[in-house]
This record gives sequence, C-alpha cells and structure tokens, in this order.
Amino acid sequence: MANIRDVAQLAGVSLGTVSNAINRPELLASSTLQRIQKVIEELEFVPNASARNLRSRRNRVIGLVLPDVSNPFYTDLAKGVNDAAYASEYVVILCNTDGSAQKEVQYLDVLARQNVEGILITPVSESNLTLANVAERGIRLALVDRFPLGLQACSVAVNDVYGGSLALTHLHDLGHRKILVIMGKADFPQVVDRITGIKQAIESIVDADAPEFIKIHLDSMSVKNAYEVIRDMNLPFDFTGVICGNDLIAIGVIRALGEKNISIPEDVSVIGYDDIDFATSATVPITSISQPSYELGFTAAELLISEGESPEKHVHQRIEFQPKLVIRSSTAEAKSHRP
Amino acid sequence: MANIRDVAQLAGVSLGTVSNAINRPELLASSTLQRIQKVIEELEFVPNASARNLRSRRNRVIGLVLPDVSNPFYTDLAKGVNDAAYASEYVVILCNTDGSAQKEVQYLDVLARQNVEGILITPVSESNLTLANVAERGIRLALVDRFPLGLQACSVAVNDVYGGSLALTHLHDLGHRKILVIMGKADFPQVVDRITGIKQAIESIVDADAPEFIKIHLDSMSVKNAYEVIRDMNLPFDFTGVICGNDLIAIGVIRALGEKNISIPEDVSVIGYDDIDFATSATVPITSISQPSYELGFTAAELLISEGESPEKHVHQRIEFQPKLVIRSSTAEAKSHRP
DNA sequence: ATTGCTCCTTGAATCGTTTTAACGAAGGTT
DNA sequence: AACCTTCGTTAAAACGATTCAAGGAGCAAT
Repeated sequence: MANIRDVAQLAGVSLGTVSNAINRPELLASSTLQRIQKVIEELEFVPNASARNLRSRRNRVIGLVLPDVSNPFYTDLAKGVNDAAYASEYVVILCNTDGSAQKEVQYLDVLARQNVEGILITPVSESNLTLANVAERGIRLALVDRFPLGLQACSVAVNDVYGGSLALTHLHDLGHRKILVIMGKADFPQVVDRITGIKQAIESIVDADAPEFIKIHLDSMSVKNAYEVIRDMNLPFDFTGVICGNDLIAIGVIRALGEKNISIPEDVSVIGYDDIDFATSATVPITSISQPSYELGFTAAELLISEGESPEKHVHQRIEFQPKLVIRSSTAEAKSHRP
Repeated sequence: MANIRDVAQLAGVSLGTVSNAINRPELLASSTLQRIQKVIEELEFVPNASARNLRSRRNRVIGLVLPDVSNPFYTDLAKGVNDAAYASEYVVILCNTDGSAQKEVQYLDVLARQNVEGILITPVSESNLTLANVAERGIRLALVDRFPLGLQACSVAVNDVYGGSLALTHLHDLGHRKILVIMGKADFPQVVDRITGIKQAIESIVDADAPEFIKIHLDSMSVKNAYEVIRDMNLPFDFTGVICGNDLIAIGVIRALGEKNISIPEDVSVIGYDDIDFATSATVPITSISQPSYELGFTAAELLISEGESPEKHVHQRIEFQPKLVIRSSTAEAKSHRP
C-alpha cells in the first residue's frame, strides 16, 4: 500500500504539499495539484484513516444506538440516518440494544472506545447517567425520538403525548368506552408519554362519557410477545377497543384475538402506532398513529453532523414532529353505537 | 482526556508498561498491574482508538454492505452479523446500497478509506471487479447470501437453485400449470439462481405435465413496486400460480390481485421467498421459502472475524444452508385439479 | 536597489499508541 | 565467584497522516 510519502516522492514535492492537495487543494498551484493527483491515481493511494484521525481528531464516524432494528420503524429511521451521514461522507456504526439498559451501556462504551465523533441514540430509559458520562468524554450526542431531560444535546422527536391522545380520541369518537392499552416497558420514555396523552384525552372528556381503560406492559414490543400474552390471558374485561404501543403489538394482538374468534373491527377495534409499511398489508389493515421515521433519523443525523462541522456557532436544537392518525380497517364504530 | 502517558506518570512506570497492562497483562508483576489498573480507573482513561489502530493495523471494525435494509430478511441478517461482531468486540458499519451497483462501489470505497478490517457483502451483481479491487487493498472479504466466483473469500449462502425448484415443485404438486414468475433485477445473483432452479424443476417433470411460465423482472424488490406493476398490467395470460422473488413482492402482488377481485388462494396461488416474520401476519398468510437469515449473517461474521484473528491458519470456507418450504394460506390446489 | 506583498511550498513537530530489542535485578547452577 | 536464566520493565522507534510557522520566488511599488 502506498502512503503519502511515496506520493510526495514520486510527484517531487514535500509530504505536506500532498496533504494540502488532498485537504485544501485551493492552496496549491494548479500545475502542482494536477501532478499530485495524477500520482495519487497512479499509485491508488488511499489516505490512512487512523493516521488522519489521530492527528486531526476527527473520524467521520457516528454511532447509532437503537432499541430494536427488527422494528421497521427503527429501520426506516436508521435509513434516514445513513442517508444523511452518507451525504456528508460520514459512516454509521449501528448498535442494537434489544431494549436492554445494560446492552445500551456496553455499546456506549464500545462507541467511546472507537472514538466516534457523535452518537445518535434512542435511550431505553429516562435515566441518563451514562449519557452524561459520554458527553463528558467529549462525544457529541443527539437524541432521536426522545427529548433530553437536563442534558445538553440536540433532539428530534415526535409529540408522543399528542399521539396518545390522538389514539384515544379516535376510539372515543367511535363510541368505545372500555379500552385495553397494551404497551412496552413502563419506563420506556415513549410509553410514558403515550399513556400521559391517553390520560389527558380522557380528562378532557365530560365525565359521564369518559372511557375507562386497563394497562398492560409487555417486556418487549414484538409481535410474538404481544401474541403470546393476549393468547394466554383471561381477557380482563369487556373492552371494545385496544390501543397498542406499536404496530408490531397490534399485529400480535389481532392474531391472538382472531384465534379467540373475536373479529376485528366488528367486535373489537385495534389501533397501532408508528404506521409501518406492513400496517397496510396486515391481516386486517391497521389503523395507526403515523410518525415520520425517516425524517426523524435524517434530521437528527444532520444536526449532529453540523454540530461537528462548526461547534463554535452551534446551538442545540429541539425539533418536534407531530404524529398523524391514519385510519384503516382495524377500527370501526363500537357495537353499542351502531343503529 | 487522559492519555497513556498520564497514566504512566501517575503510576510511576514507563508508558510501555501501561500498554502491556492493557494488552498483555500476563507479562506484568501483579502488583504493578493492580497499581496501573487503579490509575486507569481513576483517570477514566480510554485508549485512543486511532493511535492504536495506526500502530497495530487493527481496528475491530467491519463493514456490512446490503442491498435493502428495509427488507426484514436483511435486517435479521444484519442482526446476526451484529451479534457475532459484538461477541468478539467488533463493531459494524452498515451500508445500504438500495440495490444500486454504483452506490455499492462508493460504499466499498468509503469502507476502504475507513480502513475496516473486513467487509461482509451481498453484492448486487455478478461482476466482482470492485470486490477484487478491495481484496487487493488487503481488506478481507466474506460473501453473504452469495457464493464467490473466482474470488478468494469465505462465503455463506443458501442454495437458491434448490429454493427455486422447491417453489415450482410445490405449485406443480398443487396442479398449477401456468405460472407467473416475478423477480428483481435480472442480474441479481439470487434471481439468476432461483430462476435456474425453477427451470431445472420444470425439466425434471415429464413433458406432458410440465408447467409453462412467464417472467417479470422488477427494478426493486419492494411491496410498492410489485403492487404498482401488477396493478397497471394487463395480466399476461391465465396463470394460476405466482412465484415471487421475495415476500415483499408477494405482499404487493396479493394486494394488487385483491383489487382486481382475484382471490388468493382460490383463484391464484402465490408463493413468496425468505419467510420473513410478516409473512405469517399478512392479509393472506404467505406460503414461502424459508432461509436462515440470522444464522447466515452470524456465521459469515464469525468466519470473517476468525480469519482476522489468525490469518495464517485460515482457510476459506464455503458454507451452504438449505432453504425450506413453509406452507401457509396463500397457496392451494389449482381449480382444474379440484373435484 | 530595496522593501513589501502575495502566493506556494517546505520542514519539523505532533497526535497517542504498540512493539521490540535491550537492560537490570534476582535467583539458581556450576 | 563467575555465569546463565528468568522475569519485569524501559527507552526509543515506528505507524502515517495533519498542521503551522517559516522560507523562497516572483512581482509591484517606492
């Protein structure tokens, strides 16, 4: 492998000049520049990233820490991150925590050891001790799908409180008064917010008419987990509507209810969250709360990268997207409401 | 940030000793080792990866280049890669080529510039000029879901020829004699193999009974693309069975046919490929050819990493998995065959 | 002829590790 | 007492780039 010294020698210039040819070509006389470029091509010279990073303290690597890459919502988000990174010639290290706080800590450490310039993360819990730690090490942070609490960092998220209320209001409008809420872990930030939204929406409804609800918290927000829990459960009460933490849960719930001969949406309405692509193609096309997953990732990555390009004039931003209700076939008017 | 020199000074040893404490602790007197470890902890010292990589020429980073991370098949595969990497304290840079050869070349270049130790790739086409190029630069390669042609590299793949014949045989057994085959780009290696399998299966059937088929090649193997193409098409002939390049295509096809009031599987049988999780939960649960996606990724990553750990005694391997037919509701006996 | 500018180019220092030959001390052998 | 070994440690040389102060050439102005 050729190094910068070989190039310099063959082009008859000093090694500093070659470096300039690569990084600040505008400094060079155009004849010199051309000569050097020719040699670079000829030798198939590729600058050694480690050496460059060592000296310049820049990496062009960012980390992306997500709870579940099997969930298309996060995959789309990751795609957004990748595209934004690619546009700025950055590269992304993907870490999948499976929703485990422990794995999250470990991955943060791995990323720190790798010297990444910044980390994009959807943290699994509210506690951000480790995040503060990472920030102290001089690694930039940006939160995705989550707002920071007492942390200096950019953030891009969706208003989950509003999303929760959107779901409840939809079911209420359809006449549902007894609702099952089936979410992920209780300390998962998104879960907290969505439940808050549900409660707020209920409170804003005049008493006589207000729906009641029961909560279930799953360990993992997956199809399998949701399916098994509902399948094995004595259904808690005569609910007619189900609000799910995400579309995967909705798919699991619909399958389990189907096996119990409960039909969707005739007997029970089910509403998902995220509006993943498969929501349209599911056994029953799923009514869902839509989030701009790709944009979420793209915007967050752009923010993080721009912070690196000019740290001095960067001010942390907090960008909020609004979720939208997308109505499909899994929700319908409650029986009691029908003629 | 503390560096190794600070640690050495505070521990009262030379800097080489600290390096040994980190990398070959067995060389040190245990008292010295303990003292150094204490200082490391105290200073929260994290070795600088760039410096380490520069000198040791190893960076514990591998690249993963995939055609489509929106496809759960590849997501599962990526998960396998990540888990294997994590176990060996490697880290994975994920690159999504969107099935474009041009993006593939660019990403390979980016990875080479990043000095990754190795690259796992599912190449988009048969031509491996760029791959040979990468190998020449001293970057190890392993092929995933694809066997190498004249390339020194490990590979882990699924027998796609057999997979194709499995699909055809299933439809033939059900009495289907006119079949639509709807695949991705014609030079996509997996597509080539699966079609070969289909042809071979047809040839092995006695003439009178042999099915005929028509091929369609899509630009992208996505739900949307498949849906639109079938929706806008004058259906070519009176086929009763459809073999799809993957489950996403199957989902799109089923939706489009549904809109044309063709019911699955009563009028037409549809068979997918990959057996992604959603195949079970689709509008019509999809009969599919199952591939061990996670294992594919995991095994390939292990191979690549083990090559790095001991290059001298490594011999390139070629591991082949066998696909399996998973029967669900999207295929049934052809009308002509029913009583 | 001197000075001052501008424009390119250079040389040397530097980034923070790993690596390796060499060294001293301690202990064992003859 | 002289000589080996073994064990633990050290000093210095890489690794391959970037960065920056300083140098030189050419030209215009004085």
